Amino acid sequence: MPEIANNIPTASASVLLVDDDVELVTLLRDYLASDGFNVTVAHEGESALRLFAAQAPDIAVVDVMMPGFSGIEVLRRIRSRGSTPVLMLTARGDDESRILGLELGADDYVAKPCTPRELSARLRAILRRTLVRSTTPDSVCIGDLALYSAQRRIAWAGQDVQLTNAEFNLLELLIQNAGQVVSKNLLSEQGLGRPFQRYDRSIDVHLSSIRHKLPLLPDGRPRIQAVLRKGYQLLTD
Amino acid sequence: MPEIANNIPTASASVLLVDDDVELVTLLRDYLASDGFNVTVAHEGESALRLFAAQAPDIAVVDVMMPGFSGIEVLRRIRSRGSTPVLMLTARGDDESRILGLELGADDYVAKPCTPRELSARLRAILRRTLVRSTTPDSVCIGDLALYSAQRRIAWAGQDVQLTNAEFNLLELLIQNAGQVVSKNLLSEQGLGRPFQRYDRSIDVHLSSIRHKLPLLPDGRPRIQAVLRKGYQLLTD
DNA sequence: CCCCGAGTTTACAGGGATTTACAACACCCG
DNA sequence: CGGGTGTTGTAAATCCCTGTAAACTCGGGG
Repeated sequence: MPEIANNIPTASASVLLVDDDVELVTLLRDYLASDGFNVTVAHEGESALRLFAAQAPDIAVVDVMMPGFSGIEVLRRIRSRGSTPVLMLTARGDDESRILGLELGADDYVAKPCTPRELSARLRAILRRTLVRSTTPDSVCIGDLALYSAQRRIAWAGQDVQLTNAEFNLLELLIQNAGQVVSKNLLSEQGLGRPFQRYDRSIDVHLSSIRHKLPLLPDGRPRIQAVLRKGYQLLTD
Repeated sequence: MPEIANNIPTASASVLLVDDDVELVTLLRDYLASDGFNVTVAHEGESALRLFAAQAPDIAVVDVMMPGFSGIEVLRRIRSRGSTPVLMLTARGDDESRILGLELGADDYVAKPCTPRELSARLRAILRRTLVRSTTPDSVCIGDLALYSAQRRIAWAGQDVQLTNAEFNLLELLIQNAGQVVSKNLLSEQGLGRPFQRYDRSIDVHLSSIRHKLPLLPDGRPRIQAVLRKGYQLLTD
């Protein structure tokens, strides 16, 4: 057994993955996701920058060669609005781009084709040195409801609410977005770890049980509300 | 080290260059020297480490393949005595060494043959970002749990916890990501040194033993929690 | 050659998670 | 209004993941 146990922090860091090769992206996304990363993908520069602005990922992975405006351009623009680390993907042997990228402030590059495993290792290497523990609060309170993520615990008026694993995941998401509608899609992906499919009723079933474990609102309605065709919402008082 | 600004050569940073290929070393040394680096060279591991100890360079460049003890070994020993950044030189396509090296904490990789210009650019890129790198702490504490990575030791309230090798690796990962979910994938790769496969139960078994070696949380739950389909999480109190 | 310890694999139990089924709704039309 | 269609609530059945003890494997001593 090799004792490879150097410190690798950051499970669940978010990654924005930009490449026009759909197949490759899918492969990488799946692997990174299974490795604990939170992955968003884009296939060209335009949407990449929009997603970047919207999601503020912890790190971006950008292909140098893309239709529309190039990876170098994406890099430049990301750089112009902050210090989010960027890893560039280059064609093997394309020394010019690599050097240019590095000089423009890319934090690393990986030659394609690369193994998902290598990409993951490098992302962690970069995050290890750049990520200053992002500000995840110890607790979030919504009225009398308190969420302690690091303890995997949720309490109502100081009393622990007894939740199963999936129930906790889902309620956590609702609390983190309290008052807003959370799509089934998101609930499924973040909470159950798989894409949502049309006839999948798991979420409804779980939310039904959670509903029974939370006290009703003053007006007698349950605290968790289905929003037809849109998702679910945690009501605040 | 002086200068922090982007793209500006780090004047007079010192580099230790280790490679058995005398010709290549000469070429690189001259180029790096003309680029403002202060270069020392060694042709095998033994003298490399001696020079490293004597000169405390700002950065080391080490060939993976060398007679005597290998570059990986040199990397390991440099790592064991501090956090000086290390850039590894590998044969093109030697993915295994690259990944192994990254996991052991190499800061970067360059495939041989490389242009002196590229090497120089990468050295500067590393130096630029390591200027602000936080040094790895001697110990990490999560409540009463203390991790001493360099000593391969974990203690609970001052008492050593008796752990086997694999158990230590896994618990170390959980502590370094305390409060976050760590995927089985990561645990397997970093902790056991092999990719995770679907029906592999080793991790579950190891974590089960660890669980029994740690005291319970105040609320009676075990400190290590499975998160369905995602991985495991060390709960904080 | 046997024993020992660590790691892995196997086996099985129990409890969640998911699926199924059906009733109750909401919404969209004419 | 009143089907028709699609969605949600929930109990019940089924499935599958994790916890854990125990068997197995493999190297190193003695």
